[in-house]
Amino acid sequence: MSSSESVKSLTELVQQPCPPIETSKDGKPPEPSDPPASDSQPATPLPLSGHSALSIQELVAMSPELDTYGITKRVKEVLTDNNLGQRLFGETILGLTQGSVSDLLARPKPWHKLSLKGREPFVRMQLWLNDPNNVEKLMDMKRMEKKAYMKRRHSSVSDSQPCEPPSVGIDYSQGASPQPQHQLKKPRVVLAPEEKEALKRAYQQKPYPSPKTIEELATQLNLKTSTVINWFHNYRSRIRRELFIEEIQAGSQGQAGASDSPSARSSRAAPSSEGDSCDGVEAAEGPGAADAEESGGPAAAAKSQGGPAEAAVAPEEREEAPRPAEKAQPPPSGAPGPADGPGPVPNPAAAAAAAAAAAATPAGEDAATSAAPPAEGPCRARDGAHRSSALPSTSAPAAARRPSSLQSLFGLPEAAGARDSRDNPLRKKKAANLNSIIHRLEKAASREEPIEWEF
DNA sequence: TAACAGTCAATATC
DNA sequence: GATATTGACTGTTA
Repeated sequence: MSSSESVKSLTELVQQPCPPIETSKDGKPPEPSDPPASDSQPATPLPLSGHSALSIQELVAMSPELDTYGITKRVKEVLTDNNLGQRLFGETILGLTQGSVSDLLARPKPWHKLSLKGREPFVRMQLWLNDPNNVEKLMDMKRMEKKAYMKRRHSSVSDSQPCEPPSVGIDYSQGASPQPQHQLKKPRVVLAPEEKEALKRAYQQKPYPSPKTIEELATQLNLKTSTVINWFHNYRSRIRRELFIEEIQAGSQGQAGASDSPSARSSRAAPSSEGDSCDGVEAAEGPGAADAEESGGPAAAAKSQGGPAEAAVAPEEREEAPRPAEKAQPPPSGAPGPADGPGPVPNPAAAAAAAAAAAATPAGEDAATSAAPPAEGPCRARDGAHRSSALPSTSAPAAARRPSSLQSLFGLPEAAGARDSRDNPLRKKKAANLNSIIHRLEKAASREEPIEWEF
């Protein structure tokens, strides 16, 4: 299918009022009237069902760069203005649970940091925003749900079926297997504040602790190693997301102020530098950073904490994770350095745990580490570069090729693409390079004569 | 294979 | 009751 064709059908799709969001109460997403053409992906609830053969995945792939922050902002507005809940929205429109929706709305990742799958909810949101009847439909859903609930409640009261779980409306329990035993469920681990504190301290010293360190931490805190591992994974990724938000917010503020305040600068640079500052040198180190603790851990931290964010750092996080910003602005009298800092003093075990983490650090990597952060940012850029280059075809180039049509399709006057190219000279350069490559390819194709490539 | 992205779902908080 | 937080899990990636 030619791109113009698909765009056309997409446009129609988006413009036509969404088919009734048949959120079947059984929790199963409404099956598209015609099965998604040969799409291996499992069907997900999609208010677009019933449209052409285009699956959400295709839409995502064709989508221009979306302003995830702006989208979530608008969605939040619409939801609150109309008193619509996240649960309803999530289950009906996105096919996600309430918690995921909350998280997504509160901390959207920038488009270029998202995998195809991660982009999906944003495309859905955008489409939903574009649907003139979006609120109405959701309201209807709400009413229906309420009705069903009342009905059920009424009947269960009269029938006195005691064991009926009060799950409202949707039972989207996977499969219909009669819950064998809720006893089988593992109780949720809840970390005590001191444990968290200890882990944070350990993180400050070594964002990528070695198995040995993890083991020690787990022992000292009396946790399972898997818990400690999970905690580090979660913490790293959540801190990273916090940073994105900070950057975005700083960016939007900075824009107002126009000039070159550090924050404005950094935020402007951020998205682009994600890709660029790493080009070359840093990139070479790449993933090795994962082991970086062995070779000077902080680098690893920087990798994920991200350099470019410099000025845009959450105050809270600022004291928690080592990051470049601190380098630029050395804390007065070593303040933030958690390890040495006057922060809350964890309980002995926790303190010991943190100490253990520190101790496990190879030579010279002491608490100062956190005060002398790491190797900077480029790394985060690495990540960004990485991903953005992994998926560019879906964003920049695609948009470049048919910007207007796709953007109008998604109704995106403010699509981030424009901002990006404006912000990022390097990206421009790359785009230019790409264009030139394409141009030469085209030429080659038409001429069929050998060409000397130099990229 | 480790790190990660994305998500669920239990729990906490408002 | 709605929303936010967070430990755990699954699948993907390099």
